[in-house]
Amino acid sequence: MCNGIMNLSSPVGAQTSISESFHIGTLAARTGRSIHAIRWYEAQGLIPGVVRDNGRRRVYNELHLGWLDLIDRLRRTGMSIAQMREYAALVKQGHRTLRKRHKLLSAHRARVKEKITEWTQALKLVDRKIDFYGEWLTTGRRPAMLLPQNLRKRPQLRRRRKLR
Amino acid sequence: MCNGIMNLSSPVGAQTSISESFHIGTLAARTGRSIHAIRWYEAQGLIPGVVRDNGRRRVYNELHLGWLDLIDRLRRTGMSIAQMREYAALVKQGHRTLRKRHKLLSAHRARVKEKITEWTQALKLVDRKIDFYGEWLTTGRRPAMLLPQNLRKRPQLRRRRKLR
DNA sequence: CCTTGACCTAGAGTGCGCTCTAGCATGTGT
DNA sequence: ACACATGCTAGAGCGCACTCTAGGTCAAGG
Repeated sequence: MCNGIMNLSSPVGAQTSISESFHIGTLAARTGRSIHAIRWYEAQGLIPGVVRDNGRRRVYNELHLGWLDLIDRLRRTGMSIAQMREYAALVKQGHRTLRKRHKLLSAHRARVKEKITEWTQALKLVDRKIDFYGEWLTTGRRPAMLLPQNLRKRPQLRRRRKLR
Repeated sequence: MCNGIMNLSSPVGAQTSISESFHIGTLAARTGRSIHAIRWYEAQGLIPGVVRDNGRRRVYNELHLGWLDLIDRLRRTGMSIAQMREYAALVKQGHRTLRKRHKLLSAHRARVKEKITEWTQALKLVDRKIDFYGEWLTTGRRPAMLLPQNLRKRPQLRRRRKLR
C-alpha cells in the first residue's frame, strides 16, 4: 500500500507519530472538501507538514483531518485566506510563535462574537418584519409602520472614502 | 430646492406621504453605502419606488432609509442579491404577495438562526484552541492533544458532485 | 505488458458583489 | 454668465475563493 512513508515528522502539531496515512482522495472524502480545493489551500500556504511519497503524491495523516476542520471553521466564520495563511505560517515556525498564535485567534474570536451579535440584531429586525406581515395577513389591514429603529445608531458605520 | 416632486406615491410601503425627499448623495451619506452601490442595487432591482426629478436625477424619501437598512441587514446576514431581488419584486407587486413575503423572510430567518448556531459551534473550537495555547504558554509544555471532536458529525456535509 | 484510475502541475475560467472610469448633463452659488 | 458640484449611463475592472481543464506521471491489478 503506502510504501515506507511513516517518517512524516508529525507536521500539524503533536509528537505522537505512527499514524495511518493516506492520499489526497481519501482526505477529500473524509473532510468534505474537493481535491482541487485541498491542493489550492496548500498552494496558498494553509497546510503545513505535507510530505510526498516516491511518486510525488501528497501524503496526509489524520492530524490533517483536525487541521482541515479548524481551517474550515475559521473560513466559515469569516477568516480570510490571508489571515489563515498567516496563522499557518506561525504554526510552521514552531513553538516560539505561541504567543502570536494566541493573539491571532483571540482577535478572530472577538470578530466572531461581534458578528454573532450583529446577526442577532438583524434577526430581530427580520422577526419584526415577519410579525408585521403576519399581522397584516390575519387582520387584513396594514399594521402601524415599524419605526426606522436605531437607524445609524453607530453613525457612519461603513462610509468608505477613497484616499488616493 | 427640490422642484415639485412631492408626488412620490410612497414607494416602499406606507401610505403616509409628504415626506422630505433628497437625492442620491444624501441617501448615500445617510445609509453609509456608496453612491455607486446604491445605483447598482437599483439596477439589480432591489429598490422599489425610485422616481426621478425634472433633471432625471433619482429622488428618494426617508422610507428608502428604512428599506436600505433592511436590505443591508439581509445582505449582512448572507442573503444573496438574487433572493433580495425576489423579495423586492414581491414588494413591488403590492399587498397580494404578503404571504409569499412572509414565507421568504421566515426561510431567511431559519437560515440565520442556523448560521448563528454554526458560528457559536466554531467559537467553541476556537476557544479550546485559545485555551490550549494559553496553557502551553503558562505551563511551558504542550498540553494533551485536543481530541478531533465531532469531526464529521453531520457526515459528508458539503460534498459537491459535478452533475453534467 | 498494458490498462485503469488516482494523482500531478500550471494555468484558465467562474460567480459574486461591488467599485471605478469615462464622458456627458444638469442645476446652484457668485 | 460661468464655474463647480452633483448627477447621469454604460461598461470595464477587481478581489476573493474557489473550480475546472489540459496534458501528463505513476503504480497496482489482470
